[in-house]
Amino acid sequence: MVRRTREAAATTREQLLDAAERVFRDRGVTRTSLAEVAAEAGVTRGAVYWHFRDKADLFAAMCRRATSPMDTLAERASGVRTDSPIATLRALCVDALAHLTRDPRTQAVFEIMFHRSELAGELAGIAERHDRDCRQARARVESVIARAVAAGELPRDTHTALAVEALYAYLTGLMHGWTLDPTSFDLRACAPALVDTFVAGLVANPPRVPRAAPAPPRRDGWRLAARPVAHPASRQARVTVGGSAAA
Amino acid sequence: MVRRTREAAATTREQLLDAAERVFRDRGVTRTSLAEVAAEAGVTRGAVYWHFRDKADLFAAMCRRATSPMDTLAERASGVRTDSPIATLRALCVDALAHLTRDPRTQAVFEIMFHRSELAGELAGIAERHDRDCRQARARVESVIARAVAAGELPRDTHTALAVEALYAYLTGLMHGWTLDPTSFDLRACAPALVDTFVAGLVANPPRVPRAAPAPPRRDGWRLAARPVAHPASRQARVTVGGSAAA
DNA sequence: GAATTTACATACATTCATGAACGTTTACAA
DNA sequence: TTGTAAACGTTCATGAATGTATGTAAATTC
Repeated sequence: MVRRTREAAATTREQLLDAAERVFRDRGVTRTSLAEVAAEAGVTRGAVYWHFRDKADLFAAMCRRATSPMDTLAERASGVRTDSPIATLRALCVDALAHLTRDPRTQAVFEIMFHRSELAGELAGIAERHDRDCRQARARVESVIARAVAAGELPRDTHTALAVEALYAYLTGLMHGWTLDPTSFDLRACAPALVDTFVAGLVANPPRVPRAAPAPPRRDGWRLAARPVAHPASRQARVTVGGSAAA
Repeated sequence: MVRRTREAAATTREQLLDAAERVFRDRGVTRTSLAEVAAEAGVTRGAVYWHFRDKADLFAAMCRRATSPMDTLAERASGVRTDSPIATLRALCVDALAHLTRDPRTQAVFEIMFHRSELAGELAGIAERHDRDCRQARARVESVIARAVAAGELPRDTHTALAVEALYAYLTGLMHGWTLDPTSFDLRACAPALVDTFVAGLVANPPRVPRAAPAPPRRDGWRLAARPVAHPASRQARVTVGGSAAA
């Protein structure tokens, strides 16, 4: 084959991404050569180098194609206006987990991202970009949590940034473990119950912002003299959450 | 240098493991050659091949050295007898997170395991072994949760196996995210609050075992005719948790 | 319909990691 | 004290992956 039509070229590109998903999952990203990806797609390395600059570019394109539906989920959830933001949050989490269990492409790429790739060297730049996407998604979820606080579904002193970090870690951990071994537990069936357990924890006892921050400093500091204050600055820094401070 | 004393050889071995931690973290496991590890340790590849069969063997030894303290934590927690297993569980989780924030070796190796290694090819066998260790740790934690149920701290119909999976995912997710960027939030200071939130969820609304299992099957199945039952067997399998079924 | 560009295939030069072989010196056992 | 084996260092052959350079026939463009 030589010069093919525009649509045929687009098809070739998709087939290369499909092939990358299969080969990366089977052999790991770093271990697989572009020749293997090309062979799996039924073309030669020339086609790969035509559509993608190098392996990192191919990897990034593969990740984008698979993760965009998840990002859309968070985007929509942060947009809806409802009287129960907690219900929105719950639905978002359940939908995200359900989507993973239903879409084999998402499964493959998440398995690759979690267990079959190293965020170093060539992929370091990709990791930074992906990190920004994750921060954006977390910011969107935090807005939902903030609305839950405003609606009285969560306590006023809820540390929204930390709560997002916790929720994000929980979902990440579930996906991490399940992609490693989908037979370890039935994620599709258990997703609602798993999410409900965590949401119950958020409602019952969420992480709180430190008392000292909102109130004006008292002259007669509460139990201030009871313990030695070695490093007040570092102690203050300990309870801050990097980047997005709670409003 | 040539033939050295026994202790000197042991020192060389430790230095190789130390070097592996640094180089693997900086460049990723697959991308680093054993020559780089040797150079970082101040020896040649000959020394590496003397102490370890190949890169996978070196990687396994590095992981074992770093993860054994964590395993010991779970082992001890499953051994203690107290009137509040929930308190034991909480302490175990907080200790595990705190240990990660305090020990730089644990930090490095967990960062490598989470973000700088691919579980494929040469490391596939290592992954299987590591997977068994994790299952054992989870079984130990499940015994603690089962005692919490027996002590009345958790509902009788708590799905202990799923609860362990959830807790394990939460901790894994926290470590996964924090090792990727330790400045994203202050894990050391927030660990108690983060654990308390999840434990509160476990106490308030843990995952439950399906009603049908303990009770005898009803003739007039509840809403059974309301929806078509396509694959009753697979539906049953959906709510089971692989391997360790709840007692 | 000629010119140009596209969408690949093929060939090549370079680099680099691996594992094994081989050498060497010294700690240690007898 | 002498032989043996431990604890490395050094060398080599092999293979494989990368990026680039070049070839080429068909699809577009004008």
